[in-house]
Amino acid sequence: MNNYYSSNPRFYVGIDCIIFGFSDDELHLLLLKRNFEPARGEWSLMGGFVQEGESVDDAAKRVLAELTGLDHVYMEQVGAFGDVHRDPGGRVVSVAYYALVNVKEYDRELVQRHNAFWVNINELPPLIFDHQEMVSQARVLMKRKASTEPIGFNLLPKLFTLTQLQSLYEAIYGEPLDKRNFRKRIAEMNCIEKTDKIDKTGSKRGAALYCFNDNAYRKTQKFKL
Amino acid sequence: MNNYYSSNPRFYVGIDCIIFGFSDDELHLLLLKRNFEPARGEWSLMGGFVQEGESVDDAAKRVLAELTGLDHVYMEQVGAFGDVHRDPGGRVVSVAYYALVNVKEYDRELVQRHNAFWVNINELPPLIFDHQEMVSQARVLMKRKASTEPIGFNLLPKLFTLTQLQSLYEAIYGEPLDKRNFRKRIAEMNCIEKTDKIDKTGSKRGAALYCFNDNAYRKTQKFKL
DNA sequence: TCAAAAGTGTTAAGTTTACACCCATGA
DNA sequence: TCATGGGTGTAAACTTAACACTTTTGA
Repeated sequence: MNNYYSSNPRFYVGIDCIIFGFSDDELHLLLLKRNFEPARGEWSLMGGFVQEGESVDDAAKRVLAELTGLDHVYMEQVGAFGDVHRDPGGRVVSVAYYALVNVKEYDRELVQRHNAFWVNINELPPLIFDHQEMVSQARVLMKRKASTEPIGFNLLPKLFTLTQLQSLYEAIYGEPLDKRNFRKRIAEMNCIEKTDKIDKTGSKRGAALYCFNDNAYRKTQKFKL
Repeated sequence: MNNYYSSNPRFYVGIDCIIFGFSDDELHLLLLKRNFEPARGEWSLMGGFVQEGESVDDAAKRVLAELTGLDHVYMEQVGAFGDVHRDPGGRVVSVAYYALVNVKEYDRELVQRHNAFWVNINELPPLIFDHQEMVSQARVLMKRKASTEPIGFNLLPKLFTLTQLQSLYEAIYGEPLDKRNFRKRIAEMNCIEKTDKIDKTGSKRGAALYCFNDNAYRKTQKFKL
């Protein structure tokens, strides 16, 4: 190791996770009601710090896993947040990531231990520091990405009905979609496959269950919802 | 100051600038042929380090000004780059920003002193570290932004012809555009205003000079090229 | 038998693309 | 007078948006 850079200051590098989930036809965020300092008692994103020998991306995965127990989760970087006084507890440059998780699969005990809760994204409480801004940026980014790449499926169970898929996209876009136009688009992309299974929980008649076919997607690279 | 965070390591936080310019109908980047360590003799982006009491955004502005002498330049964050070994000179988490500058206006002496040169973006030499990846991400981001927000004008003089504007957008998109369709779009947005000045340098007949009208833009918020 | 969600095509409106000629001027 | 870039409109192709009824079945 050399010391070309040693005249410069060093900083804590934080991670903050915007964790999206989908339930009851609405997007939710997994938020912490902080029972630790600083800002005890207030709501915040799950966070942590980058460690020696750990990449920033890996730190984000670790922080997410610490809360949810989940691995191999879809994550995308939102950006670096570096205002001098963004964290009154000390100078921290934080890198925000959003994650898309299936709300059926996280580790409930870990979440409970962190005092974390799923909060409807349209009824968010005030958040500490610049976490509100991180959430806004993450929503914009996620919306754009979800419209052109098949990342939304990370928020659904492996098998889902077309009605569920539509209501997910309505939640992401924040507006109602036309059922026939939506299904027409689905039919045109051949990356969403009908299975022979039927979901009877949502209706008397029952709805066909579909799954996302990643191989078919990788062939066509076509996606637009 | 407290020490809630003091069990965590600290890191150098770097800045790297992807500096776009437009000349000879092509996009260029202002790159350094490094006459300093590490990676002396190789090509790199202009960089620097975040200092105590300085926000990351302010550091980016400062680093840009150190090279170009320019202030009030359009900049947008590309993201944080945090691989453990991205910089063989030491562990640095770097935040990349792109900047759009008018190639007529920078401080030539400063640029010369840094051994920096405008390089055609389609003929880039190999760059050190992960700078190539930063450039790719910046290009994608800039292209998307330029198509929906009037940021391209930062690359042009205050007065420009429609032919210049078209050739700028052709360079940004990397494909030719239809002259009549392009001008139709311009005419529909009322944020680009004809002046009574004529540019005679590009043709015998002379072309009308236009300017961007930010007030008109802010009223309509419409932009699409 | 009826309430509740599933499933299914067509048409009009709007947007995007393709395309060719005259104009003004300086050399 | 002619070579050079400046300036202008229309029609076809395509994409998007609007819209309503029949089916199935458990309660």
